[in-house]
Amino acid sequence: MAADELADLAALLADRSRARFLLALMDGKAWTSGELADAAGVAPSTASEHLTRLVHGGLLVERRQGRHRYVQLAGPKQARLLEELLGYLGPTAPAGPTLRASAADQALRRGRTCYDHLAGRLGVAITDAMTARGLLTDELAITDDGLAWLGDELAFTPPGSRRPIARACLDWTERRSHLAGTAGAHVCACLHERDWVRRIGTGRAVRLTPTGATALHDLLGVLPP
Amino acid sequence: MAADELADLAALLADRSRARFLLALMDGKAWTSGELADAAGVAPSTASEHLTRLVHGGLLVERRQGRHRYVQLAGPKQARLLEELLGYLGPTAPAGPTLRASAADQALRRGRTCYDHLAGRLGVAITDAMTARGLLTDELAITDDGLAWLGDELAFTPPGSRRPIARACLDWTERRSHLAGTAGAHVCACLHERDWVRRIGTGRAVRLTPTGATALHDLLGVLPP
DNA sequence: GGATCACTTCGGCGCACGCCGAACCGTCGT
DNA sequence: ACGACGGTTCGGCGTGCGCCGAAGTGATCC
Repeated sequence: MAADELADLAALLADRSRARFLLALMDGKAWTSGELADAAGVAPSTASEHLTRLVHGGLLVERRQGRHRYVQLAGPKQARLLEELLGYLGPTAPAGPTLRASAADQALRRGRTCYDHLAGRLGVAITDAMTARGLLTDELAITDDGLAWLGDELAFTPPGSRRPIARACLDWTERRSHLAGTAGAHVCACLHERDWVRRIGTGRAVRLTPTGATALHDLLGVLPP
Repeated sequence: MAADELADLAALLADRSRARFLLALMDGKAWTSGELADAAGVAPSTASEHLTRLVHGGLLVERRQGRHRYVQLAGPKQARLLEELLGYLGPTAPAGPTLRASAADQALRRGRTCYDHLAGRLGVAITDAMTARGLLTDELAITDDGLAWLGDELAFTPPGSRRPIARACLDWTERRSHLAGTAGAHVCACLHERDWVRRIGTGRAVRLTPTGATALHDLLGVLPP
């Protein structure tokens, strides 16, 4: 029965702590069990049990290394699933109660990574600019011009994998689509490599560097937000 | 916290009976509380409680009519959510254990409604034919030719709503995309109206009528499966 | 008006699950 | 070799939830 599988999958997500784990893991990085326990505010033992469930359920993969257990989203398919769920829930309330939380929130809304590509206002701005220049269609499929542009400007060569080159990912703060897929991942990686964007602290939030701001303006006409 | 909302939403789906309800409701029709209780194999009292939860959670809408309580998927957004979840789960095992279940299964795989459009081999065949004729792009976006064709052949005028005209819906038996969105809904309604397809019994399964088979062959070159 | 029917509410049962702290096990630093 | 540390396992507690049957409420049919 397909219903039973659906219920089992949903049960995996139907817990506040596990949901917090998954949201944290949306940055695509590997986290240790202890880090996640802290992030969700539960005891290490509790976190350990949750992680075994998530790994068994196929949502996460783990890598034991010394005395650490690193876990990570199992792949783009799982990331996409979470994106869809978050997209359904829609935009979240804009401000937190404490000043510190609010500042972190603002940073996340300005720009962040979403699994392996850029999201937030920065991600949306880049996507819009690419669409405006005819590099993407309105449905965020890649055009021939876009493919050529990616190759010329960002040294992108499409891999022969099953994963789509360009794909729309619904942003849960902006409620706007932004570029995902291998092209989205490449843009994100490339901007990091050229030091046009930098991680803020250890989280998912990123900020544009001054060189990055001018470079993106020259390249795509993106104006600073 | 967004994680809490995610967990709450997932909890709504994380029950075998409720999942069965939702899958049954994927045909887009309104079901009574009793029908759903039978379909899921639970007592009427149990079904009633589940339905109140699903309605409160926003997944279903209800309409009281005399002594009946009709429930229905709340809208395309909710249907799409379920599609995505089922798409993640992937194709299901092809055969049931009993003969009767297997026959019903075969009928569903051959052709069925998926919320408001056609799915199964029939839905995929129509979509493929439209793509081959340039009416849809490979990503299942509508082309100008497609828009003209829909207007000429099926008297379709695009509504000014926010809902996309054409959209890909991943088929959980065929593991192939087929046409959804307002265009998909129109095709489905139109084929029913012209008696080219007919419901089999009371479920979601549909079959092509002989006139429908020849008509679809003439119109799109679709060959009978 | 009385019987029937669809559905709901309530009480109660049992199970599954989330959580923790304590004990334990490897790994790493010194 | 020792202690500190990250992670896991286990026992136990409380709770939430799915389920049913019995009783109750309206609507419908004759």
